[in-house]
Amino acid sequence: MTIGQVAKRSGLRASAIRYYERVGLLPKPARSGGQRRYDSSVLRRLAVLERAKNCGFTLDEVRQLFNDQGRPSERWERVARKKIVELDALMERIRGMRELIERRCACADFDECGRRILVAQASGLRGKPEACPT
Amino acid sequence: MTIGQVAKRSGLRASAIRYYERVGLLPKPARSGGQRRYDSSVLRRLAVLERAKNCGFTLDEVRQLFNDQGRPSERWERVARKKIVELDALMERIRGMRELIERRCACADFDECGRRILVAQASGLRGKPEACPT
DNA sequence: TCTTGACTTGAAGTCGACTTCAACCCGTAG
DNA sequence: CTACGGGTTGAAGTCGACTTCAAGTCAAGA
Repeated sequence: MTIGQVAKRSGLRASAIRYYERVGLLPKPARSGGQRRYDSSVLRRLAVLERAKNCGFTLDEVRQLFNDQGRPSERWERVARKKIVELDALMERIRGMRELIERRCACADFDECGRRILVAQASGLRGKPEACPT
Repeated sequence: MTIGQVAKRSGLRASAIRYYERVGLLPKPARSGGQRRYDSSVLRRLAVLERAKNCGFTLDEVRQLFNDQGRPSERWERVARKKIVELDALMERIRGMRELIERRCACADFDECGRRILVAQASGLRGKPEACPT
């Protein structure tokens, strides 16, 4: 397959496939007349890559998955455990944002809001005071 | 106050304060000998800005909050509603990632994983098959 | 006077994951 | 022969929210 055909079959752009090769996520393919020629294994590799991205892994983490030492399942386990911790922290942050957004105040303007926020911070109230969201 | 003092009291870097001014989030302050001189209202404005950032708003959204038409509470309401939808979508995506990560397979290597992923995609199984995570 | 420290500016750099661009090459169909 | 639709490369651009840098200004203290 040429790169264009791989692109079509994988749903990726050719530029992305070249990029993955550059950063060491894909092995360098054979060439024919200067052009890349792929066998079907690249499609499986790209499928795993996509799956990993859908799991929230960065390309750097995917590289560890593909290229590090040890059994594949061990590598996956290590990277996955770390990622789950990250995702949980992220969820927590987002939950916090939602909570913060949903608080309402009766401030006339943003200056008053600012004043209340500063007062709340100064008094160290960390609970759920009637601090200004706006 | 000089910019350095505002930085110290707000916990921000002077460079960030200058940046906020450049992008229209802070009004241009008075000058004395070429230097910016702030009154305390800037601290309240920065407090609101920080709060908004903690709510997940982009600087662009904060600008709408500060500079758009209508009552402050209306502006807040409009931007907040949009953001909540975004945050909920983000939560959903993260939940999906977690779920995907926690699936396990018995594949010998990533090539086998790729094959299974492709088969699962081809058969259009969208449920929760024994598709390979690794 | 000289130094120090804080400030000034515009331009450029950072991070991640790509995309876009310009300029070129290659094989085939008409 | 030439046009066309691929492919190739390295360099630069994109997005957001800043930071960093170089070179210069300013006021106060020794």
